[in-house]
Amino acid sequence: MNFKKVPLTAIRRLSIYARMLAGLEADGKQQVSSRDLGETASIPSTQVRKDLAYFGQFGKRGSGYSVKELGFRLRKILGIDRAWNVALVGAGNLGRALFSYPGFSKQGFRIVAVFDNSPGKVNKSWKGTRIQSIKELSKTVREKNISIGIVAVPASGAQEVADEMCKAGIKAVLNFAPKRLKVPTGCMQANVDLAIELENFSYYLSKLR
Amino acid sequence: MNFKKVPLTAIRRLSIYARMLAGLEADGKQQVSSRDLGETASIPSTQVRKDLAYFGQFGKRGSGYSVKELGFRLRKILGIDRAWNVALVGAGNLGRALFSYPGFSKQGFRIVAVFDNSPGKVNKSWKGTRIQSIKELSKTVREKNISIGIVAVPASGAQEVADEMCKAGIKAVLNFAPKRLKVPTGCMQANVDLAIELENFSYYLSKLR
DNA sequence: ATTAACTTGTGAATAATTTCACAAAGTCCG
DNA sequence: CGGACTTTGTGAAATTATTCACAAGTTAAT
Repeated sequence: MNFKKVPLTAIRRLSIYARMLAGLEADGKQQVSSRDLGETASIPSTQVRKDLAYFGQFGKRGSGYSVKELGFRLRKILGIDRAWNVALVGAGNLGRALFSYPGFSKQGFRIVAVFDNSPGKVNKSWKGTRIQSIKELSKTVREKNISIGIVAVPASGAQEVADEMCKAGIKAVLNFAPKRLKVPTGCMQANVDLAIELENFSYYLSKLR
Repeated sequence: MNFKKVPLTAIRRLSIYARMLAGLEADGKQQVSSRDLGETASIPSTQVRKDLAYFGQFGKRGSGYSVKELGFRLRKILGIDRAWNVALVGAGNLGRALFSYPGFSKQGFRIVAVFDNSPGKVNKSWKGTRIQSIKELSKTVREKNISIGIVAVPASGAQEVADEMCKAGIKAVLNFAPKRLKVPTGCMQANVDLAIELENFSYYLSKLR
């Protein structure tokens, strides 16, 4: 086992492997090689093995990895062998989509509270979850033991929401607003900027001609 | 100027700078330094300058960059100085959110066609855009000169949709399904896997205690 | 039992990316 | 004008990440 610092990119790939293993397990597959595991995502087998080696020796020479065993270990490493409570702020179109996105609950992320500050939305319900005023955020975070927050409000309000979240004790903020946020140390941040992917495309597309 | 291959990560940062410059321009700022540009995104000033140096010398020693000029150049480099027509496949919650996401149109990405295969959705309209059957994809891509496709269908149908898109002549596929796709060479692919960011969080959160 | 074919795990080599360090140029102010 | 201060652009160094190469364990077939 390798005790060096684990690259951030390796963690992301671990998620990919875990996803794939879940599929293989559903298909009833018993064994899988590092080659198979990397193939569909175009990750070289040696990269797969390196990534896994940061955490232990899970394979068996000659036959590969046990789908069940490796899946279990990866879920454990990634911390998705348990449920995480998530607060969603922003009950617009994007919030709605995230709320009903099946991929979250499938990995154990439960959106247990939804907030908005528009009077027209507060106290409405989504599938039994009442939309709360942002004023209630702090109390609810404590009561429901929420550790992750999702910011799905327009850029103009995003920083304010993030401030509230961190103050309330949320430890990780996933931000969908096209704006970088400042969060205090001790609070993690990740940004999903949907337009950036498209801009990447346009960069390469422009070069084609 | 540096003629080495431009790192993919540099292109992504260019988008961040461009976004920031648009904000500064709106605020009426005239000049900006590499330090200012990097600061809010925690990018070292030297990284900012390196990134820009791949494409030319845009600054002036002592005073920095002209907000207007650099913004213009970056938009040109990124290919967002023009409009791009985009096809969206999948008229569910996620599709709906992407369709009305203001960040796309703001950067010149216009969703000019929406497709779904559910009979209950086809021929309905979203703000004047008729939801079409997937069978019409190929024809519409040609007619409307569409070069980018967004896959917002469940994982089970994603590969099929991507195949159709590439066959129809779409050059870049943005995939939101939690599944890696195979696309032919000559077609670009990017994946936005919303759950991966959360899994990243849970990895670090699990280590906190 | 022997051989050929696989497959893992890992140190070493390579490649890619970021950061450092600093010369050169521009600004500001008395 | 002169000197202190900024700021860019860029080789060189350092760091980080990926790929190679291969020993060693495993499987399967004859």
